[in-house]
Amino acid sequence: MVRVRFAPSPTGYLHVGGARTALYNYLFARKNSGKFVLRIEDTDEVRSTFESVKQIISSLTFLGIEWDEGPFLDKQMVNGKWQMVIDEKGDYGPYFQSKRKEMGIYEKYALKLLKEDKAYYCFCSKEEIEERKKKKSITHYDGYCRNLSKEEIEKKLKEGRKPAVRFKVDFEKDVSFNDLIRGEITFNTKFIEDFVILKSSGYPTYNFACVIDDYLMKITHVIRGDDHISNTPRQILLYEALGFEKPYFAHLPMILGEDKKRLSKRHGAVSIEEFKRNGYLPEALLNYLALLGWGTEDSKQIFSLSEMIEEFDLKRCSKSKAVFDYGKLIWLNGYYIRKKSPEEIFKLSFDFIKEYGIDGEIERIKKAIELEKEKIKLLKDVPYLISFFFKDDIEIEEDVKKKIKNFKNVEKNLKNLIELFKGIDFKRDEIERVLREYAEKEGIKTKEIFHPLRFSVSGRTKGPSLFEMLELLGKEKVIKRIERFLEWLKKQE
RNA sequence: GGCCCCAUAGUCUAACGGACAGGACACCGGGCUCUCAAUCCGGAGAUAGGGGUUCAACUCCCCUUGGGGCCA
Repeated sequence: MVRVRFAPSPTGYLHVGGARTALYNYLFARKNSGKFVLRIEDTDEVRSTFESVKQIISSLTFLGIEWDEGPFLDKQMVNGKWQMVIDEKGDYGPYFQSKRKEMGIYEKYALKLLKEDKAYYCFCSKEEIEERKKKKSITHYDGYCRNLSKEEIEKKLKEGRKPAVRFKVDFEKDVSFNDLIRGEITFNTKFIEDFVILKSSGYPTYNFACVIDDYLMKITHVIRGDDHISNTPRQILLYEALGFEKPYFAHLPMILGEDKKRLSKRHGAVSIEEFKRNGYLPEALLNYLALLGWGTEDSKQIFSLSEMIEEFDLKRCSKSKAVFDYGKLIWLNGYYIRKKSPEEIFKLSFDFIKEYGIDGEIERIKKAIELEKEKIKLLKDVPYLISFFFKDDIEIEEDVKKKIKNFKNVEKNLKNLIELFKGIDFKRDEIERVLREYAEKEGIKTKEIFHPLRFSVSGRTKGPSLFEMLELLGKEKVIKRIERFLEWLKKQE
């Protein structure tokens, strides 16, 4: 049974890099009918927050990445009030390292290594270690406490000194593993110091907690960012010392910003929460993330979640790091928006519309969305695009002020059109018919009236198809807007 | 600094050691058209450099360069 996990540190929001790691783990689990575990690595006593746990969970949920075991956010009645609480599910919990630490899980294994002489107490302070490193000009811990006698250890413990526990690293031994994405990777232990597994505070270090939890949670494949490659030999040493069976490892390349540096806030949006706030669709995000570092032989671009599951293969993951391309993500987002019905887009963009202050009949809003649909890239664009339908004092945009000068007899034509409009059934086809007829009668190109009309009713040079737009606005509004436009025109002279 | 990883167009990527090095975003040109968009057609653009191995190298090996990561 394949078991994989996503193990974020709750020290902030869910980053796109983390989201991709979670996605690939999820895809791998589903593809292989395995289980996907969410584990919270909150052993950083100061930086971990509960807020962040909630944030990570809700971001994963937003994306539609589902896990089988771990913490879940549930609504519960607490003291007569509904509250969001964390509820854990699964047979290998708890799924918070802080809780596991309280249970003494890590301590137990540290003690085991201590007893077997595979680890030792270290009483050195940071300062002492630094000083010796400088003096001896070495880069690693010098093993000062490696050979303390029992008496010395007893004495220091009695003095109340809190030791860290260090792992004894065999000198000059090759440690290698077969990375599922990169192939064989070898390290020599002469470049690895006797690293700390249990801090003097009693908290486990990353490598130690990770190994113990992955083992106890029966994780079969460790799929994570390649920033952990250098941690892997240390972990392997631990697996071997503890007599644990090793999992397979697969290291995904990092995601970079345009400057080829690790993607960070400087480059733009990086948290899933932020993408959501800017009106990105989960399916676009997922599709983009899937393509960033993985691809099929036919270079297919559009994937639904189930297609990704179907076609995903670790072997086809890229080894090289990838630059995050916001442009391509936006294209995908527009693509998925175009696939949606006006009804769906309305629902999805409802908060943006409300926030913008658009007030109108729901049916008219949906119609307006339909007319502007293929221009929407982000959901947050929706309100601006449809806004002119719903306010009376529309703004005349700069482009209009410039372009209106290119047209002749604007005033005359618009006045005539008002009269024409008064007498017709204000429907799309009818509008088009009279406009074309008018142009022909006047011996002018249709553009001569189409553009000024568009300018006057929308205040914009860009917009939906003219006749549909006029119909949706309605005869009364159209006439009123043309009149106001004419007044504005007069003032320009 | 030490160790490790990586290297195909601006970007993401495809190519059992054997095609004109393929696709996508972006870009440029054109068609459609009432604008914008969407869409369709076309275009430019890449194997980092140098050595090998081989009849044959994007593909395998070595070096250089560049980028990134980890450890402090």
